[in-house]
Amino acid sequence: MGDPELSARKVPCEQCPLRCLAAFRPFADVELEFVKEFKSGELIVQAGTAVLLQDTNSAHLYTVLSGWAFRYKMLPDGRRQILNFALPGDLLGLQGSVLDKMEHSVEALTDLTLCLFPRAKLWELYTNHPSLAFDVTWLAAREERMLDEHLLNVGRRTAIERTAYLLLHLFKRAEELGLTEGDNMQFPFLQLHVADALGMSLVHTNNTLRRLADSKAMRWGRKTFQILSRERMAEIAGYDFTERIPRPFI
Amino acid sequence: MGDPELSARKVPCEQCPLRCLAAFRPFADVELEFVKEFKSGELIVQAGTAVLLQDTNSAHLYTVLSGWAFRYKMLPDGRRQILNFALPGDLLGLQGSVLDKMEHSVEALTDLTLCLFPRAKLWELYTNHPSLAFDVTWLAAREERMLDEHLLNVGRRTAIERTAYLLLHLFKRAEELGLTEGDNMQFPFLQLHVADALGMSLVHTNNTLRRLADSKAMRWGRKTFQILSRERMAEIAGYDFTERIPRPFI
DNA sequence: CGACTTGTTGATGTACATCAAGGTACGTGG
DNA sequence: CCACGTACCTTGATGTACATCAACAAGTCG
Repeated sequence: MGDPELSARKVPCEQCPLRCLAAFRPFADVELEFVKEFKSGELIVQAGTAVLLQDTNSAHLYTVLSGWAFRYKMLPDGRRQILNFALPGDLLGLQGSVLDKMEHSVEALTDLTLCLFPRAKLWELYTNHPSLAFDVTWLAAREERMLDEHLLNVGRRTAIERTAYLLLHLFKRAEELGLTEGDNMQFPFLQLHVADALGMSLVHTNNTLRRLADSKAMRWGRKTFQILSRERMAEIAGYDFTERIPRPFI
Repeated sequence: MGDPELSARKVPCEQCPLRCLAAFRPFADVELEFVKEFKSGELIVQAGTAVLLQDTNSAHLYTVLSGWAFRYKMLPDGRRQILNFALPGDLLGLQGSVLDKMEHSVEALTDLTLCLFPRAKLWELYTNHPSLAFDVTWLAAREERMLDEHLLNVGRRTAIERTAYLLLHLFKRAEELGLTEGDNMQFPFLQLHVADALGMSLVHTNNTLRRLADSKAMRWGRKTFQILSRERMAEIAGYDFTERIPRPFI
């Protein structure tokens, strides 16, 4: 697990591979100009490395350019709760930039590339580019909505419902970003990650995944994941097959 | 349970009883001016009444002027998860204003007074008052932080830990707003609310509260709550006795 | 090759939910 | 004043969904 590495290389924002995706809103020229100037570099981290640590405050705000990460909190005795997963386009470190301190940690799930934005210039974004400021709020509200859903999941759904819900949710997010191939995808998670996200033990997670596989709703292989029947998954999860919101910002 | 009632009366923002509390940041004159103009009225709702409903989109953004409310989500079969509690100074309906739809509901726990802000003018706030826009983001980040904590609570703590944590958390929030008297406070919750917030059954919540009372950490009476030993509560909860962040906005 | 990581399975224990009944306070109408 | 209903809390009996413990299997990886 190497240390985070600061990259001299910097993908110019005009060529950002994310902006052309349907999930992101188009940028005005002045916005693009500012963001390009706002972005101070890139951070490349290996899978398994900590990006941000509980109780520290970072000088930067990040967006995920490529790869997967997850936010989590730990109790002194080692119990861990994964709060959510970050995919390309997601904001990381907002709490640290807006509040004083971060009260959660972030770890790279795969090799990860982050765009770096100095928090000192965040204020300039708010004063000069209200549309971008609104996007930041939009992202925060969207993340809160996902947290709401996750909390309902952990608090009130049964093990198999939760598991189906989480897997379906992650698959759909990956799909929006073009990270899937039909019903298959590269799956960076270990069963331990699923367990810690759902507030379950590893063993019980294993049993539950097996039950899902037995019911022919999905398949879980080493680092790959396949949905066999979305309907079945959705039915088990109690998933609302609804909206798809367009996405702004990097 | 009456319908929400729109009030002709409108507390002028200069005399807002919240602004003088230590927990809120001071306003510049222009900010005060704008907020006063932004505020379009007040909504008075009785305890037990729904303020916002899942899957609807409201034309307004709200702040709590007085009283308690809670956000929650329900599953089709009636299981309910309380997401968090709103006290004076909290923002409600941001998701509905920024995203398209609300995916949670809000109910008044006590009689409640809300300040109303038309979402149509939110954009004006972002363009003309970046400091206030930043405050909105600040509030969103703070709420996310509380949700993180709540998720850790429900996912990874035991029943007694969760319960102690929630009660201590609520007590401290009330204390910051001057809603307590020493170690006592008026407590608007039923045990059912605690159960639904913690993802536990009513019966088990009752047992757990009894255990907390037996250990002389707190007392729970009809609509009142008393902390007998903060240390004991904090110890059981695994609570971090730390910071207190100053509060901006209304 | 062993050492380690990840997944799998079974045996056992326990923290929780569910079911059922009753208790206390407080209201309402007679 | 009492009889009655309702809302909320309390307690016990029983069941189950989960955690914990322990062992092993199957891939990596040095």
